[in-house]
Amino acid sequence: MNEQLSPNASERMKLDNQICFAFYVCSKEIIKKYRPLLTPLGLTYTGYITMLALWEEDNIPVKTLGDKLYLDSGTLTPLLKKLESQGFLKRSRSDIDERQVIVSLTEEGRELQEKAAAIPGHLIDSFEMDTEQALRMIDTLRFMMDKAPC
Amino acid sequence: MNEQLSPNASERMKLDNQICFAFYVCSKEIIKKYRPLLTPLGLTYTGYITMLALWEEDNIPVKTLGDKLYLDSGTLTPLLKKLESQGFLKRSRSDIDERQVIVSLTEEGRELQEKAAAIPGHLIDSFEMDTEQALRMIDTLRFMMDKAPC
DNA sequence: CTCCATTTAATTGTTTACGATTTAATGAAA
DNA sequence: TTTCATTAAATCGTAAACAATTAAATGGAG
Repeated sequence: MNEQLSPNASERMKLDNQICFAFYVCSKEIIKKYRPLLTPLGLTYTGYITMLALWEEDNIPVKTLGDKLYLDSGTLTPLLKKLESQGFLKRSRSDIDERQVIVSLTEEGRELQEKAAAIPGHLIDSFEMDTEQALRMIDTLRFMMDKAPC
Repeated sequence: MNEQLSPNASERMKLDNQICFAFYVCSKEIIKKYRPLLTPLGLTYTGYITMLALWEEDNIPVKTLGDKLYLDSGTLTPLLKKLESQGFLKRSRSDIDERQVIVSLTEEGRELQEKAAAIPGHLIDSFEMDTEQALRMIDTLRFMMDKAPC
């Protein structure tokens, strides 16, 4: 039995597990560091990245936003409703294509960007990572994100 | 205003955001790749890493397990109850210290390890990453995990 | 024009995760 | 020995996230 497995298959599996687990933990721990900075603004981490995306580009359909954030409507719809109830954005059916719901910032949502800019979230510092290291890390991460089935 | 921010503070913040978001996405996408392999075994990803930890070391209190997995009792208790109901493990109060609940594998739980060994989860392959690259990645990730406030 | 496949959001149900609190047990200090 | 701080697990409430399904709108093939 197990003859069909290549000799270092179990070794690679161990690597897989380690990499996956390490990603999983790092992701959670980083988000945990953001939390105390975001809560005063009334944002969760998911709300924060949603606002980041909107500050970059406004008046986009839910689908486009989901593609940017790697999230589907099942996650976005309730989140956007909440952000809307907080007054940060507006959801409105597109006139051109009534299947689409267009997300646009309110004045309050735009103002939030300035407050968010003050978030001293220097993760790289807190992880004692130098910029060089951080840049290389991002390269590898982006590479992996591209390979992911989006 | 913003005079108190160092000149490249906003640049670092951008890096922070990118790194954090990339971790968040990669973690989710990797776990998504595991899902179809784990579901047939009756495991979720969190259940899987729990079993991985137990296959390494058995008969440990919930707290110790939580330290290894970076999870607290709020997450572990319901998960362990489910794994227990599936027959993979047993939960029992320690005789020495009755605050502790000891988690131990059942025969079925041990048998599951063999089935799990057949999981062809070669993430590294699917991400077209060479072993060298993977090892360097793990080093950086471990470094970050150590810095995390566990 | 009609029919049908596709697309977009929304909805439903389940799992995950954390913070905060609660309860019980332990151990140390007075 | 009594009291109190600490620790362990459980519980509660809330937010996240995905899979699967549904409903409505669109656009293309015939």
